[in-house]
Amino acid sequence: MRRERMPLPTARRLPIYHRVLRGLEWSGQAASSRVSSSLLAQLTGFTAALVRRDLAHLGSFGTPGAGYAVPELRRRLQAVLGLDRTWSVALVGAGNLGRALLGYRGFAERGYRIAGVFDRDAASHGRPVGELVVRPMEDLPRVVREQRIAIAVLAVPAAGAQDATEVIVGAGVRGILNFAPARLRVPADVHLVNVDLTIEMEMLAYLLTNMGQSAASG
Amino acid sequence: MRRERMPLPTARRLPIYHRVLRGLEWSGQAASSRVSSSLLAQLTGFTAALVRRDLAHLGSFGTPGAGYAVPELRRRLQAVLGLDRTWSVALVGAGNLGRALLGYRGFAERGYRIAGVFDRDAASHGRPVGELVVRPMEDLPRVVREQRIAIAVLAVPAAGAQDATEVIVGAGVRGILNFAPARLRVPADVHLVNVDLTIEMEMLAYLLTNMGQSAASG
DNA sequence: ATGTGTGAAACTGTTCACAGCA
DNA sequence: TGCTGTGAACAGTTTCACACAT
Repeated sequence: MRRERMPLPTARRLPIYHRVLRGLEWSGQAASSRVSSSLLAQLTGFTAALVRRDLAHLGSFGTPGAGYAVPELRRRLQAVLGLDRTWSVALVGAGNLGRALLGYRGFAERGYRIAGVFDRDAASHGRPVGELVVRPMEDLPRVVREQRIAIAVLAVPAAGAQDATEVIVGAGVRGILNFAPARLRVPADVHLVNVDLTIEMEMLAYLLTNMGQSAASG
Repeated sequence: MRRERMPLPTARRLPIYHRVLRGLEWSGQAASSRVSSSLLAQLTGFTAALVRRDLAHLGSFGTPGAGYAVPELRRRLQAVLGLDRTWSVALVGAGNLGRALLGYRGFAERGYRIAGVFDRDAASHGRPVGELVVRPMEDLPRVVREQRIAIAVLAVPAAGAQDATEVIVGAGVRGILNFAPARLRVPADVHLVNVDLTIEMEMLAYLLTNMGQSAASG
């Protein structure tokens, strides 16, 4: 079993394998109790060698000549990805994007429970969003403590993003999913994942402007 | 001036430099008419050497001893990123996420004009969203032609994503920004950028579960 | 003195190719 | 035979370090 640190690109692909395996299991007759690296390659768009290399990081699960056992592999991925627990999430920013994220089914389905919605703007306080109510930023530290919130989803305008980050980090949250188009400064022990819609869009415009052939990205 | 193809990671960073430079220009007194690679490094979170390597791909813009001229560099980035033209965009999927994207100011500010909203669901047809009205997928090819749409933003559930893609590609659109949690198959001449919210969230959960120290990603 | 541009080295991730197991 | 797991080759990026321009 691998004990070296897994490459980050590999970690990014694990959720994709997991999704594909769920699909196989769901549509799963007897025929799909095992998968080969080449079938996984076909379903994900990666190469077979890469699939084997990635899965080898999880330990030896494949049987030579037969492939990987679907349920076993899926369970292992689920465990590694922390998908068997429920994560409590704070949503910071109750604007357009924030409210859309709150309603996004994909999160709930994967065990992410939005346990509090916060906004700086006093006009929004008390307004109902989904089953929750928008609260002032000042309440965040207490709610984080009470609800054991581990992840914050940041969906505020760029101008207020760093301020909000200070509050989030100050409250002890160590994982931030940032949708604000801004480069945030966080301490080394805080994990930051940026999802920058404008960058992705500009990347696409760049590809269309400068590149004839495609080069899949993301 | 560089004539080799620019590395994709470099291309992803260009919008970030552009944003930082805009900030400098905006808050810009005389003092900020030039930037050094080390200041840009500080503002972006990259290393100074990387900044110089990236900017060298745009041609020789820096003056040794003095740094880079902010307005000149910003204009060059704007041109390379195709930001001085307006891009017409089709929004496919008028659900929660789609409507939030329609209202997202970041897109409009950067010259992305949503020229049509489409959805498979007949119940949504004719409903107003922003200044537009939801149309059936069948109208997409005609609107793409009439409005010279180059980019499609795909915000439909995973189950319908491939079908929608066929329509989009069939209509001649060669750039897709995909928000559906699905691996799309597209011809080689179509540029696909995936923004998968569930993958980013699971990535964060993985980092929190398995990694003590942070390693900035995105 | 300061800071760019860039060869060369270091590093990281992917692909190749095949030994070995079922 | 079919397919995994992996050493070795390869490819692509980033960092180092410094010659050189201002």
